[in-house]
Amino acid sequence: MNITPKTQQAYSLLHSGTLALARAERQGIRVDLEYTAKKKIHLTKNIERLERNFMETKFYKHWCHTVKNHRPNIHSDSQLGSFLYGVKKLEPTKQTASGKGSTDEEALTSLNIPELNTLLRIKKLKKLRDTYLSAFEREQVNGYLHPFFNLNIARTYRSSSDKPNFQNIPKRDKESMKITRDALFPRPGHQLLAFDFSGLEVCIAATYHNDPTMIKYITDPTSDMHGDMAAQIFMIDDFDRNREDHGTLRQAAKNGFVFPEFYGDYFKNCSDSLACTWGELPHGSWKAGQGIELGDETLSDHMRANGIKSFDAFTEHIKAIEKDFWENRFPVYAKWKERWWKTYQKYGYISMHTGFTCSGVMGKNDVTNYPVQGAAFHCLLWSFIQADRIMIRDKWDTKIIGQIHDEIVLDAHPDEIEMVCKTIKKITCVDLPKEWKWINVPLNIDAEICDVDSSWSNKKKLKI
DNA sequence: GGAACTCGCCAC
DNA sequence: AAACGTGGCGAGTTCC
Repeated sequence: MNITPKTQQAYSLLHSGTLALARAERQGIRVDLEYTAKKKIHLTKNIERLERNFMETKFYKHWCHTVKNHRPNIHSDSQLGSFLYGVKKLEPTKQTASGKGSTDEEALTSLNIPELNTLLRIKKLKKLRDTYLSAFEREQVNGYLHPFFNLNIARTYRSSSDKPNFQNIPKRDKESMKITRDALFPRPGHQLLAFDFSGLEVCIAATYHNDPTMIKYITDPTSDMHGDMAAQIFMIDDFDRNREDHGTLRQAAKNGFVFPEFYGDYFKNCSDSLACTWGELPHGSWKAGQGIELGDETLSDHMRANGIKSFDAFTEHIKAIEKDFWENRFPVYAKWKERWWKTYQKYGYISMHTGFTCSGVMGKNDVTNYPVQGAAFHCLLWSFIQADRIMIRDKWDTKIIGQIHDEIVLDAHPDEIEMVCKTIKKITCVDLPKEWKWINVPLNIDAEICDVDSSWSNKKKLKI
């Protein structure tokens, strides 16, 4: 696989992008070293306590007696795997890529062994301490982190980030988010401020395939693609995304079906993720009172009442929905996928809207994913460059400090917030589509802001 | 003693 | 017919 900037614009985007990103790298983000030191001690105490508890269990003693060729190590997944699936002869619910029994969170949880929950808790706390807080301490210079943003790594010509990676700091899990983001601050007297494109990859995909149903979903603010899919998947007539339980199902539909399908996944994986991970329902037959809460019933009650009484029946249901999804809901999108695969097979390359050419050995999914992922990031990068230029020209006290694929992060002066919002909004929603005529759908951004002098964990929605 | 590999998990 | 895209990074393990 090989992508080259084919046009002058493509080259200059990377050239200017590198310079703008370098300014953000030099600016950096403040890190609270007193906090990281204290929190690491706190985490270590908890980890050690859990380890002591675990090592007193019969489960662990059995492990120690049966481990071969190694010193017993509770942090070794390969020892754990041999013990569970080799010694105790448990049936793995999941395999790794190389065919061994999996020891990831889902696999361990499904075994219903209380000791394993302790182990999972230890793993989580160690990850927070060793991957995030320790890295912040290691990489800081005079109390500031300077994460790198690379444009020469990702095969799609997206960016990557390292030392430390600024693009994978926990967000979804509340506890992990708080522990890690409480270490990160703006300069004294400033506020962290971020803007992200809403549904950018979906919008950019639409600029390639022009599926009318998708364009309607993007253009009509009263429509809701993920809500519609949730209603279909979970068979709900009166779907209301503002109801808390329906909101959860909408999240499930979005992350367990819609996005995986767009990336090229298929119904078997989707039904597994929807039922087990999102719905908390088991393989096999479904009994009353199982799964996540849904008003005054549970998901299994609700699905059983609608004739879906087992995991296998649910999989068949998802299979039918997948067929409907591509054949009836988004047929133009589906045809585009086929057409692009044919084009690649015939000519050996495909072109991105942003002037890059992808060639070399690619799979079917790559051919449709790369141009979308790449061009979506290029929208952010172009906006980043313009914002950087204006920031310098107008001598902003506010500084750009980083970027997360479809999001730009700033360290802002309180007096400049309104002006910065206006500027970013104009660049992203007006200037960008004017510059790149192939953007034939409206783009929107959302903003989040933290209070003055407070950490990245307390961000709130900001109306712009 | 370090390179390369596997596995797991964080982000979009 | 086949079957999830892009990254970074830590820990354990294996190989040289």
